[in-house]
Amino acid sequence: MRKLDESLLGHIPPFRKLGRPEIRAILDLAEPKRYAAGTAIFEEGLAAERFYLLLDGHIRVIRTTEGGDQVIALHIVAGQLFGIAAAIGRDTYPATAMAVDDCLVLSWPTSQWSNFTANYDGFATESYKVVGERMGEMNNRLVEMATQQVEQRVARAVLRLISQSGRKVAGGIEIDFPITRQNLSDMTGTTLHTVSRLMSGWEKVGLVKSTRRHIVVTDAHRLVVLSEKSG
DNA sequence: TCATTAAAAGTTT
DNA sequence: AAACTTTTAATGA
Repeated sequence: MRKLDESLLGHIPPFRKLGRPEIRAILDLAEPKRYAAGTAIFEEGLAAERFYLLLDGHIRVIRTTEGGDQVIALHIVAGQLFGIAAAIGRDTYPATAMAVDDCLVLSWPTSQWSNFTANYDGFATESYKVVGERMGEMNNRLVEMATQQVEQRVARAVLRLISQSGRKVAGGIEIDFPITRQNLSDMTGTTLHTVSRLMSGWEKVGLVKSTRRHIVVTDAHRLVVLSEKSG
């Protein structure tokens, strides 16, 4: 197996404070793996045997409700830890992680978690910060669901996506992974039809430009204004 | 306002 | 060709 390069981890927050030899040790314990688009990395309820770091690609975290509906909880972008059940004191995964596009992932046995947090400076604080941010984000989502109207919710979801994984292109900012109307409706608790109609409407007035599984925000400012207006 | 149902057309594999 | 994605319209809560 090709050796992993230390520069892969050096700039990623939980490892930023570590020296070369420490990163080398961590990499030697890691198992690198590729996942094709649409593949599950782990599933909700399964024993949390490993924790993961996304090196390349995009991951969708999906929670299944009692009714059997799948709700997209959040997206993970390159450089983020995920599947860190151990960090919140669980021994099973609280959600399913799916590869949105082709992904490159490192993983470690959960048994290493205590080793990492105890021996590597900054790993624990950075990881808990990430967990805190995620929980805050999910909580915001819940509040939005209860208080905002559909158009505002969808607008915010799109804005969140471009801020997390937007890429500047001629004429706007595009979401740099495949996203469908259905996905957006799963994120916002509405239907694909409503999302489709909203997007058509926004496209007509020049806020966005979208083709199949692809969205470009052409006027982020006006979309922000739209997302903040209250009914 | 928004969901549901249905039907049609476009895209990908 | 089959499977998937998007659009549009009609109807009702």
